[in-house]
Amino acid sequence: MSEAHKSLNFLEQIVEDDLANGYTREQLRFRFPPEPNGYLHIGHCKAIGISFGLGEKYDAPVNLRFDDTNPAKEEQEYVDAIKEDVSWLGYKWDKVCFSSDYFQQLYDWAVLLIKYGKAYVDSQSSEEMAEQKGTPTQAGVAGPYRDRSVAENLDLFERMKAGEFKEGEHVLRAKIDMEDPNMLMRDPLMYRILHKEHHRTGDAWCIYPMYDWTHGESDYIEQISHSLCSLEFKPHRKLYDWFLDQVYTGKDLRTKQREFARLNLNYTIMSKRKLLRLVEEGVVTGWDDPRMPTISGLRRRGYTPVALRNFVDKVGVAKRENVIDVSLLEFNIREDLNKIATRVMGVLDPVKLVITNYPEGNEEVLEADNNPEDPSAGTRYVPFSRELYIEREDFKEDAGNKYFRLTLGSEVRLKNAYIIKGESVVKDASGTITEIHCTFDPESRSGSGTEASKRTVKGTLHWVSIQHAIKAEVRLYDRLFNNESPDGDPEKDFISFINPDSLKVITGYLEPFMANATVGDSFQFQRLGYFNVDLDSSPQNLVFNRTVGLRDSWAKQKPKQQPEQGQPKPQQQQQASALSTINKLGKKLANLPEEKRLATISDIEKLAGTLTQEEVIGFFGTASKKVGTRMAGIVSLYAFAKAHSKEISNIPGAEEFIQKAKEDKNELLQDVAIR
RNA sequence: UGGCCCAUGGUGUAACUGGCAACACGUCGGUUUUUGGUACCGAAGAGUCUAGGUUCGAGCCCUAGUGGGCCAACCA
Repeated sequence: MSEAHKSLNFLEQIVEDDLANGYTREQLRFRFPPEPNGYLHIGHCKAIGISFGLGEKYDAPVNLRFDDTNPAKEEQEYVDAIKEDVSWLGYKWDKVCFSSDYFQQLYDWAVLLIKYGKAYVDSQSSEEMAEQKGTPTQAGVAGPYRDRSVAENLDLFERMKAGEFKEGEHVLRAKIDMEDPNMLMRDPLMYRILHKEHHRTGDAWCIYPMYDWTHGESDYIEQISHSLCSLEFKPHRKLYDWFLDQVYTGKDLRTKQREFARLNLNYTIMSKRKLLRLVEEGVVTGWDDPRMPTISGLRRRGYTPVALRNFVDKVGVAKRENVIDVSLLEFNIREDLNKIATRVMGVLDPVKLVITNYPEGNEEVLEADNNPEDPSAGTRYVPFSRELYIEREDFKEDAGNKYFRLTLGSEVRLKNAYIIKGESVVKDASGTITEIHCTFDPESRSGSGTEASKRTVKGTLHWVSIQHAIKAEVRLYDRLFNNESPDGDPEKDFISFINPDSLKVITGYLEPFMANATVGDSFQFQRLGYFNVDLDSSPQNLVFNRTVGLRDSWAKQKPKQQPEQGQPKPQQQQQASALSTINKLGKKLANLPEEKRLATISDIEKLAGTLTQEEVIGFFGTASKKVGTRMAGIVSLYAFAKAHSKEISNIPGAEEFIQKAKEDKNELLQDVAIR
């Protein structure tokens, strides 16, 4: 027996194929090549997961390479942030590299290209060059400097490097083909003059290499076996290979670029430029604002590396455009936090609850599980007293029997404490409830082992003792954008889709245990969601972020109770089922083994009696290659005619449908058609 | 007047390389539960973009079409 085949994504498949065709394991090497011009986001998480994941899978080194060829945009701050993010995710790079470390080598190679007649100095304006470049549908033409002599090119390039010219005066271009259908091959720029300070090389250079010239050659220098990037670089591959041809010695590893689809998430944006705008315009507080899809934002929000890695893993790798539903991200963080987060009680929208038969001034300490998913997490103590806060939403004066919470006259359990019964309410002048009065069953204390403690009641509420509660600032986050695809509308600026309620700051009341919470700690506020301690928090002023709410099937149910119109759904379903069953059966008909096929045909015959004539006629348009469906159609047609005592000739199109089947090459189809 | 890439349930990825379309999220039921959480069980939902072709047999191979994406920065 062959063992179950573990399916590989197409990149793993490429690596496997290469391994089978002569690459050694030792040759495998990958790289993650961010430009240090912004913070990493969840999309980069996928790219990181792919390259570093391959590294882990094949035990191959992965370089973290900063693609820093544009001194105007790049900064050390970003380098530091990127390093922190990658290592926080739990990945270990082999070497930290910088493209700028290769400037000299790149320059030497460029000189070589000039000598070979493969590169030249152009001295036109960018507008002129763009003009000559043509358009995607129109070939370009040569510019006037294309055939400068090698000597002149060498001299000019040397002087460009020496700083003799102003920015924009000259550029170095590869000499390839101005008529290539791929625009990138129409004599792409290799160098431009930039009199700018570079974050690493300072003022050592005033000419800087362009991406295409830099990236592939950096891969080559580092001997990267597989240079993986996103789909928009597909057209660059031809140029990547061309440049590589010019410097490849034939003695070492030839690198290759392969492309995958980048990650998109709904209700957010992934463009660094636009994220920068959110930061600069103060829409958010910074790159690490917990509403940002950046890794640092997600971290601050309370996401864990495990959750992010699982997410990327579930998303998969392919070449088609995709939009991932945020619910998948949320699933992954809940899954992880459910296992590890300590459960605590906190009330975010308090209403006072007075237990009228609980002795005044009395208090006791109750034991509570830290995590029911993990017995080793232990227990802690929670103080209980006569006056508590409960969630305003957890009480209704009267409600239907689908409401499991506190009402007047009903019983609920206070988590880890007693069973109480709603007795009366106190309201202010406007009718708002200010106090709820209840009585408790003294025998019912959790874990006491009494009969009363084992009673089951419909609902359990979380609570906090007013006199012991500590206050905390709680930041409730919602999605940053109201629109599923904020940058998908060419007419509207993405900023206009900002959700005005993406942040709500409230005061919450927490059990005293929380006084010791330190920055970064994650908790589950029971029945509410997962919360972590924000960077802004201090022992004097605790600040929590809501990472994500708990799944809430009650919240989903509520809106349904209102409108409720009579829906003819069951009827529809029944109608559809005979036809859809036949369709389903028919689809595989031609591929089934003899015995099973005959049995299926007789099943179809039984079902077909209940079809309408319209449904039967619907089969006549079936595509000719769908033999199974055509067979099912023929069988249904005969069975239908028989059941309704109809002549085939009286059903429009039927004879032709049968005739075509009889003439078909497929014998199975002929068989069912001939009667 | 172009070139390249892509097309499988609502979403995303599979289908051991041509053999009865699977997994996850989501949705809807149910069981358990001192969290309306978790866990567990179950269901609905895809004729694999269209039309041809090759084949005993096509989601997979071929052709044409349709739809979507990318390509004209001295950005990466």
